[in-house]
Amino acid sequence: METLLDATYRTEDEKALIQLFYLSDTHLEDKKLKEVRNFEPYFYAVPRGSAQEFLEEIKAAKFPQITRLEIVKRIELRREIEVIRIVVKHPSHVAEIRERVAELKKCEETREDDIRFVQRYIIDADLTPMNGADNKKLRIASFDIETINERDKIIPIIISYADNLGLRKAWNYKHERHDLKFVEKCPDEKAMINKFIETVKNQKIDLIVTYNGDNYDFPVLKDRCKELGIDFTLGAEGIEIKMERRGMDMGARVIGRPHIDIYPVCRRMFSLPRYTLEDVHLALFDEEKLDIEVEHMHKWWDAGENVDTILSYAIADADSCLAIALEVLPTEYELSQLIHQPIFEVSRMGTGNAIEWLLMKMAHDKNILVPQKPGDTEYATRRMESYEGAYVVEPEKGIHDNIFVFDFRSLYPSIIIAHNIDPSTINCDCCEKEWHISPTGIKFCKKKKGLIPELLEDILNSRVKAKLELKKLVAEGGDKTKIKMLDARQQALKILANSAYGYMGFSRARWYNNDCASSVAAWGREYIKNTIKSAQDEGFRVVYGDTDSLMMAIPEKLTDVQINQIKNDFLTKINKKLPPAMQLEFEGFYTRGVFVTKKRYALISPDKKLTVKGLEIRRRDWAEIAKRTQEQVLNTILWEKNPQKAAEIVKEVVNDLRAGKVPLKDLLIYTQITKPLGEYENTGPHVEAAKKAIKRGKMVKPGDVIQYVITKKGSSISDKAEMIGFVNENDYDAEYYINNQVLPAVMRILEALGYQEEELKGFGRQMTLGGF
DNA sequence: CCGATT
DNA sequence: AACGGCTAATCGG
Repeated sequence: METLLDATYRTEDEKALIQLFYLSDTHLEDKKLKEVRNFEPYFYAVPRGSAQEFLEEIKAAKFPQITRLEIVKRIELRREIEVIRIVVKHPSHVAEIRERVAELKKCEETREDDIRFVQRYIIDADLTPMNGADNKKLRIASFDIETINERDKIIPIIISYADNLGLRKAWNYKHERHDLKFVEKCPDEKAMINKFIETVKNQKIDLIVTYNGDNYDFPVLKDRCKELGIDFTLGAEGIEIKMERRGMDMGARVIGRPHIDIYPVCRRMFSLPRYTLEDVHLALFDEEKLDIEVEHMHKWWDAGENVDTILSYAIADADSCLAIALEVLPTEYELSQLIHQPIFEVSRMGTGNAIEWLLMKMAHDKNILVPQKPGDTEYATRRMESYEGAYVVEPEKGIHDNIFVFDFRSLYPSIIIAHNIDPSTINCDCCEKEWHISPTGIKFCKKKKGLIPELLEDILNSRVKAKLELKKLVAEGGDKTKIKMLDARQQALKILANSAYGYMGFSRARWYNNDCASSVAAWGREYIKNTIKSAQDEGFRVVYGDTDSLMMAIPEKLTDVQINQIKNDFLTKINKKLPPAMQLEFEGFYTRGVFVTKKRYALISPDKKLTVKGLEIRRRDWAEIAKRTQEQVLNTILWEKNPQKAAEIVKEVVNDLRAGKVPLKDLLIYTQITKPLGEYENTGPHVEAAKKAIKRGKMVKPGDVIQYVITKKGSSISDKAEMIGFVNENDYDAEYYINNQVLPAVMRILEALGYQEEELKGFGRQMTLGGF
């Protein structure tokens, strides 16, 4: 099995030469290179009227870039039509002449003219990148740089490196450390960077991984290489690292030896309040990673203080990055195979794009014409079209015991399959009066499957298969790498299945269709409402429900046998009324739960696990001190049913805050800057904090997450907000943190338990238990 | 105090 | 550069 790592093309004799980089299984050679010369760039043009006449018109225009014209049959909204396939000499010619062709009289529109050449080739040649890839076969190296600022320049002082062959290095050019084996002192910065480049090549690395290398490590190194006269070639010989624009961001492309930045991968794969390397490491391995105050690095490094700590921190970054990569990469290998695109692109792709590539591949295989991406006007129109979304039940506020949670497995994907929801199946003429009619009145064909339902069926079937294999392999105690790959596959398939609905409602989607998206949501509301109704008709008390789930509480004490009985009876009753593609499942049984508002609740399971949704604990725009206190109160209430003790906890926190004992890191609030600062009509604390920081020389741009503290000086809250780095310990406004952070978070829980606001106010001011 | 903004 | 629903804090008239 050959594993395609990367693909690119270069121009030779004015023609494209495609270069495919394959893994060398034995690693006797670095990579196997295959070259393809005979793939020609092309696009389509749809005739207005006769195809033959249109062909003549194009011919007559005598575009020098065109080498061949042919009339071919393609499918458009289930109908076969004749279109012109326009073959050009060089990939750049597509963009050059598509508009000129579109301007011709007999041209309706051009199609598939915005698909990049190499990606087009991979689809047409039916290649499967990363086929058979796993962590064992691939050589994976991570690196990270530590830097200091010197006269407006960012200078790397350490490059740390770790690979899955066991090599670990921290190169620098200042300090020798014979007792730290991984440390190596180079003569100067140039030698250090060269050492790194050499090592990657000598180790015959297949994948380079970084944490935010796209936006930091690579740009910095590239700059330094330019200044120091170093040939920054890490991959294929003679090809320098390219910074590719990807929307707003950059991607650092190492041709032939793909660079995967795992920061965007982690952002997509995990739901965390923050995504620093330390946060992700903690979330994944439940272990703290060595961290230091980067601000002191320069001083320490120059003075020769804490050098061991700095070097250990540097290597810990590389180690951690590699460890995280080994966890997340398998899903990327699988996604790369599933959507038939190189891992470089896939790892930086949103789910909407991933689904789109999959659809494009399927469309090509079925001779279906790919819809165009919307232009600016079309996009603006789509943005205006809105539709009603999911149904959320107002919860029965307060504490409930014995909670049964049910949910629909893949609700939206199964609705799409069950009702054949696809842009091409709307208002078909083959199903007169026999359509699937959505609650919003849209008619979908019952006879011929649409592309998206078919894709989803494939995805769900593959997932069932992967999960079965996985179960079998785990039971047999099979190979760990294989188990990981199967798990990664089912994970990747789940991601894809769940994004199809959002994709149809995504304004930039090729297969966008508002009627489809709104019908899916409408059917979703109908199914969950009907299920809730059935539960109530059975005499159950539905305490909450959201989109695809419902929770019912049974106050009486229940044995395990009874729990099982209730669950099975209910599932059987509901499921026999549902279409075959749809199924209600038992998500779990919970001992107790507290419900605050829609989307905000906490549950404890019989095995003592706490599940919290929507409450402050889960949000980064609340200070750690408020979140931690809320969690402690929740635990005390749910497990011990002891509000007195909860009050004691709060009292202690308030005292600590007033005594100035709480460290700044527990008081930080994180809020993202979403647009240029001048565009804010309403300048919240984060905006004001950012503005002040800019005046003192800090850089802030849209997308940055501002970390700020509310200090003592100033009148409004915004006045008092300062970015971390401009605040001293102890300089915080204790009353703000008490009244605007800790107490609201805690009171939300207590109020839900029925304590009146008046009682709580007294509780807030005096911190006594009088009210209870 | 309340709607708008985030 | 997936969707909409929803809560809550803060600003600012």
